[in-house]
Amino acid sequence: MRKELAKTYSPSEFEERLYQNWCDKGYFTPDPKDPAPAFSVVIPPPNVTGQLHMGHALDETLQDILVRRRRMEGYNTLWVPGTDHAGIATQIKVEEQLRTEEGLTRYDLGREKFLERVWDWKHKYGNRIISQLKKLGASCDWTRERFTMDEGCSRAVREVFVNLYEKDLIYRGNRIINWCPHCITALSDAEVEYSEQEGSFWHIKYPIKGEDAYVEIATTRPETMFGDTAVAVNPNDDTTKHLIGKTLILPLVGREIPVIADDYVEIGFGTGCVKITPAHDPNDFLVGQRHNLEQIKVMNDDATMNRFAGKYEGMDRYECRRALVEDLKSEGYLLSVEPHAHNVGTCYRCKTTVEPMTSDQWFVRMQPLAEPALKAVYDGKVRFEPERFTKTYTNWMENVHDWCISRQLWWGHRIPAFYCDDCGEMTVSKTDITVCPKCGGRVHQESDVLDTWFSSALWPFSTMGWPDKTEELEKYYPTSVLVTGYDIIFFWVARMIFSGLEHMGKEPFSTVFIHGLVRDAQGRKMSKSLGNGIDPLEIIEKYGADALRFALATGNAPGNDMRFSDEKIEAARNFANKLWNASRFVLMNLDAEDEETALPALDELSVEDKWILSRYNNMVKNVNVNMDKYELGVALSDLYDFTWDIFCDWYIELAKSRLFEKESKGAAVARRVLVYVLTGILKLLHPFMPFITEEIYQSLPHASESIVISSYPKFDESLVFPAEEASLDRVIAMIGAIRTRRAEMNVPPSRKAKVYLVTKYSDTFKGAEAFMIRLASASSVEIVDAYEKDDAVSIITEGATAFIPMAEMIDLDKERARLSGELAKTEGEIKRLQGKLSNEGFLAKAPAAVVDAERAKLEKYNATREALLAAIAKLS
RNA sequence: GGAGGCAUAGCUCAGUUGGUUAGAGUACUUGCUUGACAUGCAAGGGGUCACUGGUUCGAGUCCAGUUGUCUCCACCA
Repeated sequence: MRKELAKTYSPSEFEERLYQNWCDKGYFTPDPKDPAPAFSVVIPPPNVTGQLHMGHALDETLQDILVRRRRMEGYNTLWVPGTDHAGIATQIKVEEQLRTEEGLTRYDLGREKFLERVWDWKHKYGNRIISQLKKLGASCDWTRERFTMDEGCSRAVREVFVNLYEKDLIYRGNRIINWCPHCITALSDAEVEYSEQEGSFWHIKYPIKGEDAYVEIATTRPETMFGDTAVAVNPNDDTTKHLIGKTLILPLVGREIPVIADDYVEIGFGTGCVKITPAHDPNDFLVGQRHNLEQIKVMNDDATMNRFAGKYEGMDRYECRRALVEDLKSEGYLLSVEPHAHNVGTCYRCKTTVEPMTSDQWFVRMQPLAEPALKAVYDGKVRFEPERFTKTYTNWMENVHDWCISRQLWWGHRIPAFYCDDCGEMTVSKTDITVCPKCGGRVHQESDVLDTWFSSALWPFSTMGWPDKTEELEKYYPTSVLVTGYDIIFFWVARMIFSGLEHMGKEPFSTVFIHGLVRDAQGRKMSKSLGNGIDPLEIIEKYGADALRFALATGNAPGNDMRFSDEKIEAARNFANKLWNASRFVLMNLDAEDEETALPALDELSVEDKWILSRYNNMVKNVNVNMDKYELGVALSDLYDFTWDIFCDWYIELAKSRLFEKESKGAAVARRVLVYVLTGILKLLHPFMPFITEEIYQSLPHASESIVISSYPKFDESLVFPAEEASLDRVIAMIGAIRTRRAEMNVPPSRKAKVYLVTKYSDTFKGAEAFMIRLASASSVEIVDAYEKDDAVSIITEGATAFIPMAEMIDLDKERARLSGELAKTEGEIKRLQGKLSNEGFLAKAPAAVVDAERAKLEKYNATREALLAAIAKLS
């Protein structure tokens, strides 16, 4: 017995049940031994303690669309899910909780106890985002779910670390890095966000030793003065040349510093004299190296001043700045202050202003890794979609600096370096060691952990069991496509590419499909602080996951940001409802014994059947072409238009004429065509809207156990019927014209009218009486050779004229005016086309098909013109 | 300073290698309890495709420039 669909579309009644069933049946769990070609994707792992937001929803929806289509096409399809330990973000959260609930810091607990708490947290909240992904319908293989800090991924991290270290691609060194005084850790360049802030330029006197003169120095960060170890001038600057070699006295501090020459200083900019603070500025650091200057670090890890700041020791950097400026002023060293807007680096996690400072950290030597990573992209081995993001990647990779990978956190992969307490020897090892291999002394492990992105860089192969040689790696690496937002090209995509090349010898994916950001209805970025985030789960609850997915997949071009609005989600839900009801209609008309899913024989098909099959097949072709090009939005809009405007608005309406003769042969044929086309629609729509399509599929006669593993529609040329298509299009044009005319004349639909048709396509219209009666409010349709009386409205389309006697409603003058208007328009078109067709350049250079099309058009307009002239003549 | 995006209907956006009279959703106007759907049906109004120039038989689409706007990267103290 066929299952009835509920009267109204209520997704919450079936989404969960269907998802559970898909998982139970193992549809998402592929067998690597299956010889079908592989299609594999790894999820950009969301933060383990995070919650699903619209960005995820978009990202997962796009992946699921690609994955589900390939699965239906018969690929051996794997989508690896998992989560990221998100070092800083997670640690901050747990510390926050610790502080608010227990008034403790992580130091109170100690490393081990604190990590236990983080794991507790992970176990408590780590599943939240996973279950949210399931609600969205993501067809991930949950049996292969991974976590960046699970045993396997951690092993991969260590393997990679040691390999790189042994190749001298990882080194430890004292370099200038970005320091977050709030998170108390080093950051990589990529983790610093710049934001413009209002600041000041302080102009300070630096007295010249032994002279009654001074040098004017401008700075935006006066508190770094305590770390100045030189003042630099450009050697070719005549105005400052005389200062080179002289000694200056740091105001208030009294320390002596030299004036050095370095062409880093720009001639003509400012005073031409630059204070050099090697320990607190990246450029100064380089100058310092060139001149062998001392590095004086003046701050502690929390950005309070240290002993080098003298009496300011212990003050916060900004407190010190205020006090110092006051003192400089009162001592007469402050020349002037001017307001100055400048870009300040901030921590991407906590937004605290970062402090550039020298520090002992671990780095990845980037240049040797960047070269092959660039080559892979230049050679097209890795392709960005849309193409323009290639440049984002190459620009960054071409200018990349060494990557600071050590973090002074506790939550993360602890760096596998061991220091001997006795001889000081450092040993980097894949396995933990307790004694020094050199002297046998006791060792202790490096306390720093690795940048979170170090482990996510390995995701495409660490999740597949590397460094072991697994059958997953064999089958599914490299992955097919990576789907992610443009905002993490540097953080993640770039690093995966060089990591894959370095450790696997192969790029991790061939295509990077980039999408934009989901913004709010006003176009603002969704953010916690603005409170304008839209919770995808609320949307799912209210409208269903399918509507959410539809709204996210439609109406925007790849790589562009999109706005999310009520309007959009409602439109999506309405479409789902439309599909639901169209399906209900089909189901209502089916008999219990209708189980056939194939089409009837071609000679049983009516004109409208052939018409819809033609249209359907052309749509299938377009959808496939666009899906292949990652134009998912275009593909979906083709589907939308076909479903609503062609299938529902026309074919179903046309089919009613036969369907309502329930026992007729024609009804049986119509039912099967309806089932065939509807099933095709459902399959094509399934990657976008998995739930509703499955629910309906299960109610219809169906060939496969589930739509998830049913076959994806392919273009079938044998089901394209151009003649029937053209024929029914003429009928549709006439129905449309009659409707328009009646609406203009305010004739209510209830008032049926006789229609007399004069047409050279009498065969076409002979079979169409029923359609016109049903859809154009005709009471009868008669095909006549001519209609002589002048009591009728004439409705002219290409190839046919309809006369509808409605004497009392016709104002002859208005009718004449209307027809003349149409005539003018038609003649305008004719003139335009004639012009084009008499243009020799056009005839000579345009493709023949285009010229022919224009000619055919002209012919049609000419025919229409004749008919209009005849109608006007009759009225006068 | 460098790179890129965007500019099309009141609003939000599509428009795929240049080729019908430039589309959709939404809003608006009018009429409809039409044997699936008012989350609907039918009809309609609404656009100088930012501006200027160029290439071409033909430009919303390609090129150059201008203006506006957003983003990313770098960063001069």
